[in-house]
Amino acid sequence: MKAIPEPSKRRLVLLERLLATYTEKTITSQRIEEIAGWSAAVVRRDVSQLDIHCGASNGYKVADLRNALKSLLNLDGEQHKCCIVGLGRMGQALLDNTELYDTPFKIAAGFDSSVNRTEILRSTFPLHPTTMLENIIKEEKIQYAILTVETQEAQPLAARLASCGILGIVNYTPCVLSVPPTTKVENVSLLTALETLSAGLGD
Amino acid sequence: MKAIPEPSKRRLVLLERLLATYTEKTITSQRIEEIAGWSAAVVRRDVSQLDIHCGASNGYKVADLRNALKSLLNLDGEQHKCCIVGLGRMGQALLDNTELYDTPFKIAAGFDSSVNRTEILRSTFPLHPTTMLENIIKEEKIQYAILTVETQEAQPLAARLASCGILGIVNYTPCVLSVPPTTKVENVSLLTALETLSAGLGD
DNA sequence: ATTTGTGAACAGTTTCACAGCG
DNA sequence: CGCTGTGAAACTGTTCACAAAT
Repeated sequence: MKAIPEPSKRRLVLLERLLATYTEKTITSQRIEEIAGWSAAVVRRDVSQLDIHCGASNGYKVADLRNALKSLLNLDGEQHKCCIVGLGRMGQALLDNTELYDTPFKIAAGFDSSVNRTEILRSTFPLHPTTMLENIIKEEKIQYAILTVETQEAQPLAARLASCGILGIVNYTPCVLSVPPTTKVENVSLLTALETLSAGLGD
Repeated sequence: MKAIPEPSKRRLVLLERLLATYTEKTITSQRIEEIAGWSAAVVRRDVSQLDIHCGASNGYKVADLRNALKSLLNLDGEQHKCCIVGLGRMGQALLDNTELYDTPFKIAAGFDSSVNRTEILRSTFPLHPTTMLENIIKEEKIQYAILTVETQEAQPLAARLASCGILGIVNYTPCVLSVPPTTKVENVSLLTALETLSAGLGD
């Protein structure tokens, strides 16, 4: 089984999201093209790489397809622990955000350099001063970090996160983070997103 | 001058971000490789497509390179007006976010279906009930929308935004939005980002 | 001397068109 | 018989290697 190309995987992530709210029992590549905008040929090539043969003449069985996607995307094993680094307005907005309810991702800790904030804020998981970052991440086996700090703190913290073995960083800052290739970065800052749109990109 | 490939443009957006905080006067393709992780060959090919010849033997002149990037990315003309749709916790966090200060993007309006919220919240730009969406967007010539509503409202609002001519949507919801190809979408939800990282993607 | 810019080779991705399957 | 799955072709993007530039 050959490795799945990167552009395929990005679409498969979105396909999993799409199926999460799809109510019919089956779905055709043509229908996916109408919803998501990728050509039916691309959809069939993407799905065929999952090596499930869960559909012909009636389209794919949604349940089987979604299971195969979850398996490919590592969403069917145990929970993935995450932490929020930076508890300013953006970090606080994510504190009690329900988006991760019923997903394999769980926020297990929050960090901020202001002890004032870590003591005053209330959340369902413990908040710690940033000095504890390395200890807690290793102890709790945290795999992903959500970076919502001020721009000047972003690169130093990214470096610390990478060196304690974090697999991926969701980067809410507009900075380009410099980390070893073992740590993946997903850039989701408002400014970066707007610049991307302004360049005529996005689907 | 041929069209610039999509993967190149995505890197050029990040290169612009990188240069925004770069303090030396010149930068080499080799240095960019060290920081951003793209190969020096890819960097040279990307930059050569800008048709500025702003460097040899000492690397690129940072000022010239950044100006060319801004021009390519449409960041040097007039201001781009944006609106926030959905003033829940995430929308409120973006209300007085300083990230767009000193950029060509300006938030010109906020919308929420709860009149309670649009009347109580304070911000530097006017807040309106969602019923006013189409009117205000046309009146104010708003080009981009930041979508921070509850998941069940996401698709209907995306369709309304697309049909009143919005060029791009920054999608903070985990839904796959179905819009005509004239409206671009940039997906920045926490869940989508975490799934992408879990699939082993990102830089 | 060092680094860009670029043809040419290579690698990856998408599209086409249709055989094969339920 | 409509729809998937897939070779083969077409296209897009990356790497190599070196001539040109300063």
